[in-house]
Amino acid sequence: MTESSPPRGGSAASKRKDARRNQQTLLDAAAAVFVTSGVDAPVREIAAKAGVGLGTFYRHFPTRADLVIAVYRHQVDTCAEAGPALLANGPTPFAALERWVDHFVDFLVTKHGLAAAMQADGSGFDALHAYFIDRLVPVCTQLLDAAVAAGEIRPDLDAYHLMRGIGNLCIGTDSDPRYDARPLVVLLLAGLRRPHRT
Amino acid sequence: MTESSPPRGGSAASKRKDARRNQQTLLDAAAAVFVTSGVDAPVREIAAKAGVGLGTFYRHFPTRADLVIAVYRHQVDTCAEAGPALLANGPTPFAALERWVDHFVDFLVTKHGLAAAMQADGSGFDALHAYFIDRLVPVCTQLLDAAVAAGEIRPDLDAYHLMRGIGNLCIGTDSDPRYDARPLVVLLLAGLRRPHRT
DNA sequence: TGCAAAGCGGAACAGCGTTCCGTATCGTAT
DNA sequence: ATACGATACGGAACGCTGTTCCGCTTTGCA
Repeated sequence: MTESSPPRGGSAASKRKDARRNQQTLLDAAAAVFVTSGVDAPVREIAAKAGVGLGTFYRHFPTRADLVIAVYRHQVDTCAEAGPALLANGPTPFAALERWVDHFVDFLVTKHGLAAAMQADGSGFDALHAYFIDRLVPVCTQLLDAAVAAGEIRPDLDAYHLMRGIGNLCIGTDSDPRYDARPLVVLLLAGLRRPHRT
Repeated sequence: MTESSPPRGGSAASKRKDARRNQQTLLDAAAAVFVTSGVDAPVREIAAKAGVGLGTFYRHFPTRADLVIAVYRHQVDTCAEAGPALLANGPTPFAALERWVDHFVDFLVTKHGLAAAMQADGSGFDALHAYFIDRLVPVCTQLLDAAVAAGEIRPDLDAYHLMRGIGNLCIGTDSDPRYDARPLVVLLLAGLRRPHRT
């Protein structure tokens, strides 16, 4: 799982100048549109905002998921890298896990429709799901294992299910103002705690 | 029999014979298609299976949500009615809540895509979401209150959030075989438990 | 400057939910 | 039995998606 699947072969400078420029324009436009219209924004809207045609869009990002991944790759990587750091600095592994999960929820909740898109079936977003899982499950596993080793939580749950559950809980936070995923995520983690030893 | 003055009052038998027949055919076809293709099955597929045109479909069910509600109304009502019964027969309110939630999860998990459709935004499924909430939140509130009164759980969470969280956790159970929502739901409820008093 | 090769734009295709209206059927009054 | 108005039907058509395809333009090198 070293390399997932970048849109094009070499990422750096193996293309024509205008091609690279358009790709960047597209990324910027997508980032802007995602904020206002969510990640489900029509491809045409993004292409229009970038001032390019549909052909250009699809050449750079064969599937919508590739675009979303490209837009958020940096933030996902940052989130992944925060795991070990929190583990090193946190008072306890469980506290580190709590904070890391909080970061993750923050990320999901601020990206309209991202959580939903990640779990959506057959919408061509499978690659997005896979990317998140590949990148974050190992980190989550590390945090979970440490907390288990410290005797803070039960070993019942694997990282995949935890990530998946958190992601699911974050669905719809943007469309329904009265729904707040955070308390539920807290509860989920609380349910994981090992009953205090006697 | 006993229906001789149609122009008045009743909602049921005031239509033409073929209309009622087609409505039932549509319901049967939908129920069958939902099992195989999920609740997101194309309207055309359902209409074709029922052997009727699209116009007929939309006259009977102005929106897709109306169809889904009509198909599952009975089961939702059954679920709602099970609440008080479980509360009366269960050893403790929390046990009743657990069982009731289990029934609810069973229901959601066996209907492909139902959980996802319920939370889907702007897909015309809002009415579906509203129906579930209207029907089940009161029951859940009753169970929750009883458990709180019995000192079994913390009063942190309102029924809407719990229902919503459970519904969200059930999303994607059908499309991903390795994902199982049940343990997560159990964990969520476990997180609700009041720490044992001294 | 010339000229492949690489890239671009947008028309076109397929599939969706939904609307609309000419036509067929039903129920009844004659 | 027939005629006729109300009711319901079927499916073409519209608008919106994602995606593909191909004639034309731009680029970068000789």
